[in-house]
Amino acid sequence: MPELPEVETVRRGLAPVIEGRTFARVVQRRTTLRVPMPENFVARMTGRRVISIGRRAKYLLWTLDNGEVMVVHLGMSGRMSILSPPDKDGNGRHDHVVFHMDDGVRVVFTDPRRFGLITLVAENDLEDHRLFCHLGPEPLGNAFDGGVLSSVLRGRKSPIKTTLLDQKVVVGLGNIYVCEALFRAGISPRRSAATVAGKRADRLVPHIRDVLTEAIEAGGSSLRDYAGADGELGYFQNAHAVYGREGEPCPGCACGGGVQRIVQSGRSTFFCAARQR
DNA sequence: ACGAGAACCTGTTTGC
DNA sequence: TGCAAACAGGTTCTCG
Repeated sequence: MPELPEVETVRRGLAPVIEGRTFARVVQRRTTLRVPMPENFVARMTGRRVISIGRRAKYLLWTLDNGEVMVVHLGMSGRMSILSPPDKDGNGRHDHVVFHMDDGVRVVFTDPRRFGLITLVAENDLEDHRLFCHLGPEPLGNAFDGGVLSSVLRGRKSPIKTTLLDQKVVVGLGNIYVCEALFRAGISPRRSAATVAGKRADRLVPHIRDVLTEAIEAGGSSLRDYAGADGELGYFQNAHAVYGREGEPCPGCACGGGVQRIVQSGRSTFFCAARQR
């Protein structure tokens, strides 16, 4: 479910409410998500204060006052939501962890498919941790530009669509925003990655930045179960030019063929064959 | 070393 | 109506 804009939206919803608060009680209902939960998770969390909530790639990073970081990934169907008093109880079938803060605020981690994960990592070991050591640059950071992208794309024979989904190339993009960025850049998802290196990469980078930035401003894309931490739905799905729009006319293009859906590496790709070359 | 495909899960939609 | 297949925002492992 969540790509960078959705995770960032969750982070922005959580941070002002949670930063500075202490875990008064933690209720853990599952020992395993995508990977096993940390040993003694409840004991290690209880009494800790949250210094800050950050993000790297699609991971939420809760920095704690003991030098550890709670790492959260939402997988395909995960949510982290703040329950306000009259709200639901956090006892749903897929509510795996409930965090009770010292001011009465409750945060629930819900994930029907359990592709998400929660783990604890020492802050100093974060960069070298197996989850992080292979990650590419942040697409909205200074370390990402056409030259950097080109250097990774050169020598890659696979289609640009699947290459951009590889978090070693650049982080944060998922199926929606790859399709949207390639559409905006007029680049065919089937084109081999190596042929995008150079001028096409220079053209693509600003579109990646723009589509992610616009999506964050819109609170992300709410298709099925995604919502921000406050339960608000994003509305960027209304701005999707191609994703999920098979058969619809391609916006701003009189090609007549409309948006096509193909499958690449087992996942749907949406694009306009006339505009994207 | 690289890339395609499978696997991990549950829920919802689609098609016969 | 009913059941089976297809599909879903991600990551990681295996195999060729």
